[in-house]
Parts: sequence; structure tokens; C-alpha cells
Amino acid sequence: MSTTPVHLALSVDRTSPVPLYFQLALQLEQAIETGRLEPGSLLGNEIELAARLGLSRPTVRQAIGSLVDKGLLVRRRGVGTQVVHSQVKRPLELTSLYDDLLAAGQQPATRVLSSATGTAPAAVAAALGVAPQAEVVTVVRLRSAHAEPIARMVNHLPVGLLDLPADALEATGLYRLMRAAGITLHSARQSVGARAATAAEAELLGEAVGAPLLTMERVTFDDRGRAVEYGSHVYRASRYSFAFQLLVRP
Amino acid sequence: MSTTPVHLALSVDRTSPVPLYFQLALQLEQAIETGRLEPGSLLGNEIELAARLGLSRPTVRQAIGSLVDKGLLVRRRGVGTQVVHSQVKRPLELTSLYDDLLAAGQQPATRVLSSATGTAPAAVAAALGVAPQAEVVTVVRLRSAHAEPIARMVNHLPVGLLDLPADALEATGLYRLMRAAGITLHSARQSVGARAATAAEAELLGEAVGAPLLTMERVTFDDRGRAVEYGSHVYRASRYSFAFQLLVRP
DNA sequence: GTCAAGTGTTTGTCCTGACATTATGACCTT
DNA sequence: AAGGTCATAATGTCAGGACAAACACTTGAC
Repeated sequence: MSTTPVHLALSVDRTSPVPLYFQLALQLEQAIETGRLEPGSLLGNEIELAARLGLSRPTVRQAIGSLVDKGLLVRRRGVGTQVVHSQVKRPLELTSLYDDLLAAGQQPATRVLSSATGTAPAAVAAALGVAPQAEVVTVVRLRSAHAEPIARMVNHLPVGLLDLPADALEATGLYRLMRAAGITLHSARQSVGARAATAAEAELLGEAVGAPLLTMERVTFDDRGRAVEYGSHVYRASRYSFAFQLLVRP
Repeated sequence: MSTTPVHLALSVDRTSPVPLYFQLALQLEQAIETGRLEPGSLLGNEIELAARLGLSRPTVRQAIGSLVDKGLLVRRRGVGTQVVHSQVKRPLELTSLYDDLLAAGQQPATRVLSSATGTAPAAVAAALGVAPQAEVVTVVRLRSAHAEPIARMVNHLPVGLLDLPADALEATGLYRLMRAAGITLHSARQSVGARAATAAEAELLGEAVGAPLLTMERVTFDDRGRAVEYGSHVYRASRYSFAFQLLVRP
């Protein structure tokens, strides 16, 4: 059911400092998001596309390639490049609970339960890749939405990486603070499980003792591969679940 | 603490049908995995590397670029390319419980509880992107390891996509069967949560009623963007948790 | 002594050109 | 009519070159 190639209005601005391949990728992505490029439709061959835009084929390929990596396009040799034919849209992202709640239209609120500097327990030091007795900052927060508790979050950070005033932590999310401090988050190792609530957790979160909790442990790395944060969080399973988009790399 | 560029023994075989950039990427990846390329070490500049291997710079860049995408390397303009400086190694993968258990050295066993064809419930049809009353195959399996139950898995697949004989399902994993049938898995939308076990689930899995269970719902897409599987699984939280590696895309 | 300007190195972007590989459909043969 | 063969069209791979931009370091001025 392959249709004929779509004729899109595309153009690039050579005076802009934005790379040409990136301009093209943005326009194509937008055309896909808005539905101007329908799922399953062919993109037209790379050489002709390059000629139409006054670009070279490698540049066009770079633009298309980035969208293929995101899972928006599919290339098939001998056939052409077509828009992926499904509801798959958003690429995988390193999610932060704060941004998740904001995106869901909720109003996240945070209470800092404690914040202290001390020597790292062995497990934390190992996860962060610091010396066994190194100093780390430990922050415990309670995150709520609509005045209902959602999660208890325990975070450990290497000392000196970042100032964490309590008022800033109560006003926004940890990831936002890190980004604002010039730290570029790059990847995270995450483990998700479940267990029954202890008495203290039940009390804090407003659940019954033994209620199912969703647990997450995460080590986050910046673009140089330094571990910048180790988090150990518990969520009320009745109020929260994780959504991921996984991409397989060939 | 940037060290001097490492001089690695690298070579490519031009008679091989394996692309040159891929050969190089494999060798570099292996050198990183085995530690011959230490974290933080510089790779040596691209032009010199290309000259040493008798390749062009774009080819070398393509190899390095693929490893940067995987999060194994970091490029810094004016500095060079260095091995990521952490224990982050494995890229994100679409995990299958069967392969997970195998990798953990366990012996996965499967019992097919039921397998039938029928019209899809609305929620399943919507997830798979098929017509509301379309026919789907529904398979319910119990997965165990070391004679202990681990998970109950319910899967729905479009009719005609794949033959699913019970003996094949008991001998291997669903993803392996799909791959063997020529289906290239590409991405998945996944949602992970937790809840308390119902009486039936507790009985089947050997847990107490109300015990915490880890739940996962997943829609898997192939390389053409077709939804090929919708799964709704529950895991004993005491025996299983998910591990992910998330990468942030710039 | 400190800060600013300049210089060199390295990756980032972009170009042109060529050939290989593969999927599709038309054509021809049986 | 059914099947295999071949041309065509598209992406996949690779080469070699050129200039731009960013970073680290040195040099110079104050």
C-alpha cells in the first residue's frame, strides 16, 4: 500500500547558525508530528530531495538518519524511506518525577524531610563510583501532587557538585537544579521493583502497612560519564507508574 | 587527568562483507569492554586514526559516532574522543524475561496455561492498533525458574502474524519465536507499576493474597511500525525487578 | 600576579563523487 | 497461467577534501 512520494514544502536557511541537517530534521519531525506527513507515506528519494533543497546527499542522509534513530522514520533499501506507521512517537527520555507530574497537568509539591552531609554507606559509594568513605550529600524529600503524597525520594550526590538549598529543592525538581548548574545529564542506570510498605513508609505516604509500593533505584551520569546522583525512591503504586519507550538498536 | 592517546592494535578486513565502519566499531567496543581502552583515555584524533587504518575520516567518524550513540564514548571539540568514565556500559535493550533469566544463569521454564483465538477486547485492539472486533491470538503463560514461579504473562498478537505452537512456546521465549519468524523488533512502549496480588494470582504464583506484584504492560512494534504484540504481565516482586539503561538524546 | 588575546588542535559540518546491495516490478520463458 | 530472470530504483557504504567552531594552552599586556 505504498503511496506516491509526498511533496512537502521544505527549505533551509544557509545564513542561520543552525546546522542544515538539523534544520531539515526539525522540519521533517514537525511535519510528522502534525500529520502533514502521514504514517506509511514515502519521503521521496534522498538524491532528489537533496537536489530540491540545494543540499548534498550526505546532509540529507544525516537529517533522515537522526529521525530513523528516534524511531520516526524507517529506511528500506530499494524502496525508500517512510514514516513509521504507528502511534510510536516520543523517543525515550530520562524522566524526572517532577516533570512527569507537570506534564500530566498536576501540581508537584516537595517537602524536604532532611538534608545532610556525611560519609557514604558502602552501597552508595559503589553506585556513585567514589571512595568508600567519601563525603556525600543526602537529601530526603516527600513529593506530593494535589496535596496527596506520591513518593519518598532519597538522593545521594557527591559533595561539591552542586549547592542544594532547601528552598530551591522545594520549588523545583532535582534534575532541573542540576541542569541549571550546567550539568548535562546523559544516561542513567535504573532498576524498578516492588515491595510492601513498612510502617514508617505507610505512615508517611498515607497507605496501609503492607500496601504495594513501586521502588526505583537510579544512578545518573553526566556527559563525561561521572556519576552525579544516586536515588532510591518509593512510590505509592496506587498513584504512580512508569512509562518507558524502548528502542532497539540494530 | 586526560592521558595521552592510546595506541591500539586495530585493523580492518576489506574482503569481509561486514562494513568497515562496523568492523572498527566492534573492535573499539570490545577494547572498551575488556578494559584495553581505559575509561577516560583518549582515542587519538580521527584524521590520524583514519590514516593509520587506511580508512577515510567519514568512515572512522561513523564508527565512533555509533559508539557515542551507545554512550560508550564522548566527543569533545578541541579535546578529542574519550572513553566514558564510569561503569555505564550496556546500551538500552528491549529485554525479554526469557533472555533476562538465561543471562542471569537461571533455567527459564514455561507452561502454556491457555492459547486461543478470539475477538479483541477494546483495550487490546486499541493498543495493537487493529479494528475493535478484529481477531487476535491470546496466550497465557506461567514462567518459572528453578521450579519456582516468577510471572504470569498474557500476550495478544494479531492473527496470522505468527504460528504459536504450544510446544515451541514452552521451549523458548516469545521474542525469540518472533525473531525466528523474520520479525524485526524495533521499539516498545512500556508501562511498569505495582499492585496487590488477587486470590487467583496468589494461588498461581505461590504468594500470599495481597503480596506486592510488579506489573508490566507493553506494546511492541516491528521495524515498520506495526504493533506485533501486546503483553500484560505480573511478576512476583520478591523474585524479579526490571533494570534499564536510559540514554538522553541531545 | 592576573586577566585577556592569540594560536594550535580537534571535532563539527558540508560538499562531490563512486560503487555495492537489495527490493520491486516487468518481462520472458515454460 | 505460473514461474524465474533481469532491469530499475532506492538506500548502504566509502573516499577525499574543505572550512567553521570550540576548546586548551601559551603568550602577552596591564
